[in-house]
Amino acid sequence: MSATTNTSAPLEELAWRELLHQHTDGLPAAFAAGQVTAYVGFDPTASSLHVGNLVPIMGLVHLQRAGHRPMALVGGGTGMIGDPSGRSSERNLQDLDTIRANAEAIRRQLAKFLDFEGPSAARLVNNADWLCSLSLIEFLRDTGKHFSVNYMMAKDSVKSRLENGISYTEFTYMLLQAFDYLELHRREGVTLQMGGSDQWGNITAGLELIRKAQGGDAHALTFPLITNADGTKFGKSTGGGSVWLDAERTSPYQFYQFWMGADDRDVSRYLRFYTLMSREEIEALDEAVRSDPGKRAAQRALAYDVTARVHSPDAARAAQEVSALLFERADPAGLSDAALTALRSEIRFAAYAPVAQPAMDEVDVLHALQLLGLADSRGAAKRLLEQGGISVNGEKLAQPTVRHDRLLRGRHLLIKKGQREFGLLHVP
RNA sequence: GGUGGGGUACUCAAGUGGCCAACGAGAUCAGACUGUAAAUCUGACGGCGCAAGCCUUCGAAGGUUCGAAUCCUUCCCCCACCA
Repeated sequence: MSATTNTSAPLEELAWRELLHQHTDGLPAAFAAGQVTAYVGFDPTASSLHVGNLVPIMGLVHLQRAGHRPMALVGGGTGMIGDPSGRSSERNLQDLDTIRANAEAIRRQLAKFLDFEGPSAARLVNNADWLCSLSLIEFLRDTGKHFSVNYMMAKDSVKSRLENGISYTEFTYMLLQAFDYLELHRREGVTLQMGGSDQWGNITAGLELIRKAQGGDAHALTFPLITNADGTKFGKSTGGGSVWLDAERTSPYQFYQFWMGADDRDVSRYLRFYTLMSREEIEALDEAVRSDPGKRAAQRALAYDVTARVHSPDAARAAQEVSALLFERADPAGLSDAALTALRSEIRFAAYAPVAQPAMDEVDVLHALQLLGLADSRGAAKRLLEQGGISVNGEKLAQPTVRHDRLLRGRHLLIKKGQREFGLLHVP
């Protein structure tokens, strides 16, 4: 991750990666003129970022690699208001302690992507530092005065909500974001704000404020909205939940698997968006997808690269090994104790605790499926079994019990639900 | 505060006294086909149960009735318009 001195590079880099949605006209000149300090805001609505936040994060990374200064703003203050952009309904407000804790957790995650040393050292700021002490009168005089209601109503984020209603609080959100930009412009010399394409309206409100309040010149850049080829929303795991960057919420193995499952039609784009691989490397993988898609070379490279960056190279290698054990090994009977221990921390794991033992030397698999969280109820587990969706130790299961003599190493069962969900059961 | 419209399972959305665990669609899950892909086809999709069946659900609480998601009363919430 060495910083170069080519200050005009980021736009070209973002362009070939198809990460450029729109930007203000003067931006190329600003990059060419010298080091630019740019920021992206992150909402502390959860205690972890998720893969949907990766594009703006990578935007900061590319900027830094080109010798500019990245800054991440955690919305500890604005998070208490709620951004109406891209939402059809009013947000629920979260309490202060939660937001504070979330902001801190997000800070730690961002720290993994950016370099905090050197001439283009990254910085992290929290807008709670200036918004929470801002007085209403001061805000209305110095900021509100610069915006007409007409201007605000014309913004998409507001316009789309007029039908169903928008609170005064959320209506004001864009002014707070504009205020942030002005504040950072003054304090830190920030001249670029980046964000998702739905942020364009809020960002340009900031440009407006900087120009009117200060006569300053600043820029905007937005990233495209990431879509999946099949029309579903990017960033949902097969279970439907978000894919988080926090290892506690989404294990490195699950994270790795999320990328392994990328659609052929998406994987080339994702390599561009989410890895730092060179154009040549990526084009070679594109070719691999065309000539031998079954090998999944691009998915493997994508999964390893992103997992290594978000978690660690060690975690990525472990995920790789576990994936090989689970998906490429014909006979789980030969798994060593060490392999079983490795599996235990990567896939669903539960200790078998029978409610009503069917027989002394048998395991009630329906109950085990519930213990492992692979089925919500006994009825659901039964349906899975009836439909042939359950395998134990690599063999399709036909009856709801398994004899003890089939336990791996005398004490484990490797249970598979469907094509790719695994659980390890420990039988005491 | 007034008037009108609305709150049905994960989401959208039918249903206006029994045929309703509740049409349909999407999402989700599984099977076949495959490549841990896509598309397609098939099945499942409140809980318990081998089953018959039982239990819990239609904003909340009461009531009418042999019987309610459907009728009545009160309350809560959302939306629109008016004040």
